[in-house]
Amino acid sequence: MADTGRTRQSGQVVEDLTTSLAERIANGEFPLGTWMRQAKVAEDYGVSRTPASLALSRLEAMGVLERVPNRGFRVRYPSPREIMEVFEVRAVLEGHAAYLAAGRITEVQLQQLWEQVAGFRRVVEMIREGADSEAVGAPWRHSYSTFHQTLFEAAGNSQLHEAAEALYRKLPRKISWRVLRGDPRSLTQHADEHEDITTAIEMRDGAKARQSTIAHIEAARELIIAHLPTPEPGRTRG
Amino acid sequence: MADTGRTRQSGQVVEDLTTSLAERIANGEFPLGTWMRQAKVAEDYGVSRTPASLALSRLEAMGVLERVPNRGFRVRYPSPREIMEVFEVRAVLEGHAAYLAAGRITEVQLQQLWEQVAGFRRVVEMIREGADSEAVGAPWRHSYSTFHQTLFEAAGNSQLHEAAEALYRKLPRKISWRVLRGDPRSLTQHADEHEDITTAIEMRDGAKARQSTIAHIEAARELIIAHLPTPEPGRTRG
DNA sequence: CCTCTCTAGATTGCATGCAATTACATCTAC
DNA sequence: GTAGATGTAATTGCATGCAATCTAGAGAGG
Repeated sequence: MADTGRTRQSGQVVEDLTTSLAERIANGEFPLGTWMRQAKVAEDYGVSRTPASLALSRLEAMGVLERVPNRGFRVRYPSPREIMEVFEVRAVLEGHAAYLAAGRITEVQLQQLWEQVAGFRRVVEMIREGADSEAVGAPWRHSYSTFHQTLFEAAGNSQLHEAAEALYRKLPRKISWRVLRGDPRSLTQHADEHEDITTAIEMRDGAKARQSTIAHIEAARELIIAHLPTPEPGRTRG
Repeated sequence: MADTGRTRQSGQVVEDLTTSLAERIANGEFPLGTWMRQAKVAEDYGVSRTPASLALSRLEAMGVLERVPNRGFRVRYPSPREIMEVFEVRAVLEGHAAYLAAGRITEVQLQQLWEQVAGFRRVVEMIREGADSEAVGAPWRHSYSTFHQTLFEAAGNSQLHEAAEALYRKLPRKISWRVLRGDPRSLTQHADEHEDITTAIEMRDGAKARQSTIAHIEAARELIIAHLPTPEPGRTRG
């Protein structure tokens, strides 16, 4: 069972399934190419196959899964080309978000950004001190998503946020961490870049904020591209 | 029946339903706020309620419909705020597409853009000559979507294209035409702006192409905002 | 005349059943 | 031993049934 625990309200099953599955896939619980069987999902969550099928279909519409007719859904295997494209669009969107944020951010939100920068620093320190990279993955991802969440809130354009979220969903988040965790130098650079962005926003320098964000995402893209795992065609059963 | 006519392949019903409904909604066939009943959709397409429900759920995931628990789906009523935000993100995305296109476009694609510019001119001419605005709405929308389709193809980033498409779906296309059709001056300006963009791309001037595109979309946004219809709360039955 | 309560009808949301399709293993022919 | 045909198990995709839920309207009470 992967239930959330709280009593489920009527008419919310599909919503819960979709959210939960999206989260689990993003966290890398299901390897790329894994077949998501209706019956398995239904059993896992204690529901029938109808809502399971609905949730899987929604995840396909969201770009998380791919559908093979009469064979079902599996976790999408983004091609190197697709990954590059996603990063390029992310750079444009987040760059604009940083630009907007520089002109609108509140003191509270700015402080929130600084806290996450500090969070990145702590993770870097822990890695340098030999902490288990798997254990600090969660706090790293937490700082990462909080930073971006705050950035987009400060930008004040929810459509911009949604467009970026749709892109995030196309790449499992764990990919980034798998690449970064073994490379303290890149980790430090990553933290530095977040500080650059935050500083530019604090200075209310929109152009610089945009430029720093684009540079940050392009650096991340290069790192990922260089460390792409070799694709392995997913098995059909299982 | 709103079937496409060709024999339906097995395992394609939901796909067809989703595409067809998205198209019909985008074309304004269902007024904003209209309730999309499962039974009605199922009957219209000669299928059971299961695939109808699936298609509606997918359309919600795509941002076309909104869901009210235990009451169903209805065509989303974008708020003025949301419309403004969509246009702002469109400006960023399409601006970047124009920038990329300037560096990569082929001769054939460039010619395609010019053809659509000519198409806009023809529509403007027909309106000036007193043509029925409803009748030339279709060719106008055709030129519009072909122009953008070609622009994004030339940009060569399918993620960029998908992100923009997702935004288009959030606003019924007929809205734009309803605003423009009664205003020959704006129509002419619209055509001029498309020509500016195409010229910049032809000159391989990426910065200018981006700037022209952003100016174009911002002009469209201002026009739409100024002509927003007064929202009328959708009825619950019907 | 207004407000609250109750009821009937409509609609969704989920469970289940079954035919169509597919993958995989086995068997046969050469 | 290999290529092709055949059978079986697994899986999807759609149809249908039914309980839970919601709306609208009638009727009672103030």
